[in-house]
Amino acid sequence: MCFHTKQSSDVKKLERRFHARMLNEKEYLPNEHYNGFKHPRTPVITNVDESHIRLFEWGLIPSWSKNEEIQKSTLNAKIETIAEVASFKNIVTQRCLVLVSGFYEWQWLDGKGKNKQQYLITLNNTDDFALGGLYNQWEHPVSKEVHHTYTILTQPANELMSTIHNTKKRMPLILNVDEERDWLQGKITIPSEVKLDTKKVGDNQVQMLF
DNA sequence: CCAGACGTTGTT
DNA sequence: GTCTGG
DNA sequence: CCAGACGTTGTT
DNA sequence: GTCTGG
Repeated sequence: MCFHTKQSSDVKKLERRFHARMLNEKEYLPNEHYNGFKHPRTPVITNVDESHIRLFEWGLIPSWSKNEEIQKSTLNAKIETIAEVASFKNIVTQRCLVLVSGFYEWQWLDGKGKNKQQYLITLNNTDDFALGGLYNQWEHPVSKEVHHTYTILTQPANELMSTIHNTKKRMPLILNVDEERDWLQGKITIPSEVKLDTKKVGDNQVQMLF
């Protein structure tokens, strides 16, 4: 799972890193810790326009939804089942990159999750990176307000992430720098295995080495 | 056949 | 809109 | 986590 | 006894 992310880079840094211009940049609110349950608008790049960074709302609302309620449970989508489940099956080609500088997981220190240790996961070779996502446009049936929303895909945790996210053993779809364009263009369905080498950066931060 | 779900795995 | 469980 | 189900066909 | 839905 992946319910908490970090994106603290400024507009210029993101634009340079992803070779794209940010739209509505005045609405961008960098945050050390985005809580998915608050449905923040965060930077994404969609497959229909790789040259722009857009601010989409975290928590995908399918086009047939009557209200926003489903958002609480569409922060993530299991990549193994997106082709079958109602909320995602019709939008599997609407791919996006969710631009983050890290994400948070909580390791259970006992059987019941009474005590938890927070970890910030980052990459060693780049400050900002992309998580694989799907996006959709939804119009509120009454107010006609349009929401652009996204979900972050998850996959089974690798060896490292299994030790951190030691309950559900899932982790987000982490894309290597080389895989970003291919992911958007649908040329890959599952990204390459994230390597297991790690580096500890303090007690509660881990870097994944590509 | 039709009403009701449709999603994920924490409330940090 | 489409699937599913009763 | 725990209460409650644990089965089938056709919609008559 | 074991699965599942809430």
